[in-house]
Amino acid sequence: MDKQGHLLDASPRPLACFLNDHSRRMSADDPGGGRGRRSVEVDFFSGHKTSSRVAGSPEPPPIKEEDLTINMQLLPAATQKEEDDDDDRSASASASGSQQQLQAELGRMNEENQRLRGMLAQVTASYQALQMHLMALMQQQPRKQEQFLNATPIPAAAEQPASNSSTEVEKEDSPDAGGGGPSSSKQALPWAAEGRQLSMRKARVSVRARSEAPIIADGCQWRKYGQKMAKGNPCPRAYYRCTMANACPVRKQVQRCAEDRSILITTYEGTHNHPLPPAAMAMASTTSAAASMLLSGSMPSADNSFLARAVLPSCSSSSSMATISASAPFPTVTLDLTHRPHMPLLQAPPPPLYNQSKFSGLHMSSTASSDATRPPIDTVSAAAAAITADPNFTVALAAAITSIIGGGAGQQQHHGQAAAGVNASNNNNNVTSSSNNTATSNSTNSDTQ
DNA sequence: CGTTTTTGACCAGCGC
DNA sequence: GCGCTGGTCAAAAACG
Repeated sequence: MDKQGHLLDASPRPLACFLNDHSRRMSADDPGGGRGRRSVEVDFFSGHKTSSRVAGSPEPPPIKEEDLTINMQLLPAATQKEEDDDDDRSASASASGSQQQLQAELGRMNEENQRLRGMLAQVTASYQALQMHLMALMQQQPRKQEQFLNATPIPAAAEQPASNSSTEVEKEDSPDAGGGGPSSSKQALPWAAEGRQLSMRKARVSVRARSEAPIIADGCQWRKYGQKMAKGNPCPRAYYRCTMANACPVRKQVQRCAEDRSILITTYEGTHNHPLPPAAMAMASTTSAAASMLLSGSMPSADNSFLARAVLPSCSSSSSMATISASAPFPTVTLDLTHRPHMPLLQAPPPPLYNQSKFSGLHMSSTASSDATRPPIDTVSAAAAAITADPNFTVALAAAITSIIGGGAGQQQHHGQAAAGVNASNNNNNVTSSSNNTATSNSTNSDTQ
């Protein structure tokens, strides 16, 4: 336990914040109950919901980050107490021996703490360098993006995000500014400031996942602002807006598939303008990666296997799909998570997940071991994939962490740079390409757009 | 009482 | 121009 606190103390602050925030946000992400939005409380580490628990998962007492920290801080005091007990019942020789042992233990832990901090700093630095590199690459590719979208057989592809610079911004803005009237998000739209963000605003990432829950828990906080009956689908389409920041432009649409109502189609649009909790960052990173690749044209239209490997690395040879659509008005990436013949990790979360120290250690070591053989997005994407593949976020998180354990290099964004918080897939997504619109996968979402 | 959801109305874009 | 559809707004209702 002390080690848990010990390691957690060395972990980056966002993680700690997330531990506190996540359960709240997770519950808030469940509009399904409508008023019951706060009914689902999820414990991040124990991997079970307080209201409903995944069958077969162990049920350790919830571990709170504060507890861990406090325990860590109290460690010397506890040590002192043990010393007192020893004094009461034994000779000073044994007490001093015990004290020395404890001090040695403490020293070891401090040493490890320092080492982990060093690793964290190193990982953070390399991550930032990678992110900068990615940004630079993306900025260098507007032309390729144009070519990519023009190469698609969809006539509407002429509206490439690359070419929508400021004029597109205004065009995109106008509905918000004009039509509805006093929209809260129309002034100083953060995404309009930057071409890339604009692209992310224009790009959409649609996620198809089997879920009985009315919404996918993606780590962000959403507020429902509308619901419509969409043509060709008896199920209503719900509109959500990110409420984690005042003017966050990210929106999402949630609708059940007309053909198979067990499939939930979530379409994200926009870029968060605020820091995200790790879970949301993981998912946002996945969407961001998908959208970026679509918009940057970093992959040939005929071969989306790159997307498969980069966005859905753990599933590049399986049966799910990522459908690329450049159809008007928004290029859309559809991640189809509905094909998952087996989800062993989700069915049987590994016991180590519930070991806080192991989690932290893995978290750290995995990030520290972010060797060049794996892009940082791998683990994030794998995590997002697992997370979004299953409505039970915590169980899916187990799979995500397991993927980290499995050797993925974990990197997490510390700013809400990623595209719309999104989710991705399961453990066996694969990616296929399609240049048609997403009608096959989300016909009710982008069919008439 | 503050926040969120519901729901009817409004607006813009598009096709005919 | 008209109708259809998608997207958004905002007042009312519901909830905690």
